[in-house]
Amino acid sequence: MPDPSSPDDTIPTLQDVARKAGVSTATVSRCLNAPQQVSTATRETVMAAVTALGYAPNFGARALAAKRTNTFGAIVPTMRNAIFAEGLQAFQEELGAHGVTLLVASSSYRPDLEADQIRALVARGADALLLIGHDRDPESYGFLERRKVPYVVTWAHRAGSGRSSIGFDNTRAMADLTREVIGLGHRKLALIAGERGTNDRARDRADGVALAMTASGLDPKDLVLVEAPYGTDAGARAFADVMAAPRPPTAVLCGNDVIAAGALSQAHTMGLDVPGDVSITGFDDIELAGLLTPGLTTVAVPHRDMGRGAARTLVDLCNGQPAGKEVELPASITWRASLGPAPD
Amino acid sequence: MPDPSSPDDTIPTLQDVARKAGVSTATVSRCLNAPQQVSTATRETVMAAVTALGYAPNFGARALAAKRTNTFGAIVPTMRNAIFAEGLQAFQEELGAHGVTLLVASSSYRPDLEADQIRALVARGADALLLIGHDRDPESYGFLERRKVPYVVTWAHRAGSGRSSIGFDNTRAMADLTREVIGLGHRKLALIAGERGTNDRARDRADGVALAMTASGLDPKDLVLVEAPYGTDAGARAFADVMAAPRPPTAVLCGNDVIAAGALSQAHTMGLDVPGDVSITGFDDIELAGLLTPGLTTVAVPHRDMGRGAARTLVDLCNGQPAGKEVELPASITWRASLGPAPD
DNA sequence: GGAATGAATGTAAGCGCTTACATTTTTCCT
DNA sequence: AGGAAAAATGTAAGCGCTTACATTCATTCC
Repeated sequence: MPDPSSPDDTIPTLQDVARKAGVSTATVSRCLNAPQQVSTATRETVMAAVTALGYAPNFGARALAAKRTNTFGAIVPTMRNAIFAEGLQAFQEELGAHGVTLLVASSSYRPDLEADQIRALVARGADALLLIGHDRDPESYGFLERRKVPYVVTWAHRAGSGRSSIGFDNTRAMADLTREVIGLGHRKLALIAGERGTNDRARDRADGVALAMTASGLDPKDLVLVEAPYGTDAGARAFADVMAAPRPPTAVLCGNDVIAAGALSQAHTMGLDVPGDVSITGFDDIELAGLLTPGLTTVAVPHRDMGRGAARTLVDLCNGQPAGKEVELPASITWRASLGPAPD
Repeated sequence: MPDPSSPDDTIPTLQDVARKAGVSTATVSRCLNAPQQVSTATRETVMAAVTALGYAPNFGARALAAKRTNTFGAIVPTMRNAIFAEGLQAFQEELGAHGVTLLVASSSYRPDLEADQIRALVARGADALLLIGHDRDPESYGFLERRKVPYVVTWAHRAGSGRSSIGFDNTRAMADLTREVIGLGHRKLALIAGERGTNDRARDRADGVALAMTASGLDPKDLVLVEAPYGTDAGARAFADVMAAPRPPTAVLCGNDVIAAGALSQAHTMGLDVPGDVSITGFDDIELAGLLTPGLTTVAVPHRDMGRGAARTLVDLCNGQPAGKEVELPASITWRASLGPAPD
């Protein structure tokens, strides 16, 4: 008597289903991919066989034969904090509505790793890719062009890049914020920037600060600029450094909210009142920004719109629309308590 | 004159590399997968051809032929906050050390979606799976057994489950914390639990509170228990509800740090002093807990140890080790300022 | 009633790769 | 130098699926 608990020890294939339903593999395949081409009667027989056998198509084989996977990939610099979480979520939701699955990889802000991930995702059959920022080895772009894999660059806007992109103007957003800071009487500013060498957003944001200073008659040379990896610890350390100066700044702008959270925490540790003694601002407006005390004044970026727009762009590109459309979305300032007037 | 900018319009295959290098496809394949089997000279020729052509292996074809992908999958309830981020990071790092790639999917805390994701990841060729918690449709377990896909259950320990697992005792951890709370004189407790219906961790933690109350001579019936989805908004709302009672609790235990962050934020809004008027505790000890004001007293769970251990377990399982090993890791309490003595 | 039409199904050729097995080349003894 | 063992390489059979094309069968129309 056979063991009833293991109905059939092997993984069922299309072949098995076809045999069981008494049809050809082609018919089974059609039942699964283009049901309207199959008569109702056969379809029912086949589907019955499918469920009876617990059949699930082999993705690799399908991809190999069909040359598409209905899978898009996204490569984000980090998944350790929420910076990209909201945008990704929206991206995924929109993709889901189009029957597309999302694969996510993270590059840890390392260009070399990102290049690997691009290849890995493409090798895995990603039909299209979401990328963060414009900065990357031309070879990576070349690779994607050669393989004709559509991609969209997000989180940044660079007019005339020639690449499909959807993002906001990091420079302008940071300049806007800086203008407000200066408008509150701050003259001695510091910026804890992200690592500009490999990160165009960090670079753009730093440029924004300089731009606004110049526009307001301040000398950008007077900006105290330090770089820190995007992390609270690094943010805290950088803040401590900046404030250790003989004549410390009255406002510390941070390259993102995570750095700002670290800075704020360090301010508490140092017994500094924010914004009484020093103002702190962030960038990104992630949920964290509103949970801190005081709440972080920060740049609200269009997370969800970027995610959703990127998804639509990619779907369009896969349907043969020409690449190169550059969408610029607005960013705004979210006012909370961490930014106040400069102390006298 | 041919266009030099598009060297060859098609995607190079193993075949192409073999032709260019003047060897057989088998040799190329070996160069890529078992270099030590190939003589140095040929290897160099082949690798040169690989780079010259910009060859990248087709993952689907490889999976199809080799019947394994060196890819593991993880399905987490959410990626919107950092609850699982730290553990996943450690998981990924350890996998990387073993040459395994990680694919992540999120189920949004929905059992039906999780079941889909399990099938999707397996169809995509995941060699093994990391799962969070024990609760899920037996059919999902059946599916994995049938396909012989190794998996490990994490974030929870259930003795005698018969499944490979690595986690901590949610009940005991929450009981430990509750005991401390009671020890500080709190008699009127509230718990904002996660949704217990589909979440064994939430259920276990709630049990832990009841257990500790009984052990301390309190009647668990007196516990004010509300459920909330894991989110700050929901946490804030639940906290407001709980505190609206005629005789509000002096300590509000939260099912996780995110709920607690919402509760704390709501306390600020309501002008309540924490812990002067009411104590608040969290669970998970994510980075956020230390950034809030006051810092959150919470249960520190072994994020990284679980992630790393899960990776090792899975690698072992893939190498034929028998399943069923249950590892229990300790959790501890991280003391910060949000928990204080009960007000008189 | 029979030809023309169209719907439903089947046949079979790959998709790009791995690997068991066969063959050739090199190495190292005696 | 001769030959056995070891190392390097080649041959070719699939892996599970899709799809162009061929075939069969039921309609429809004159």
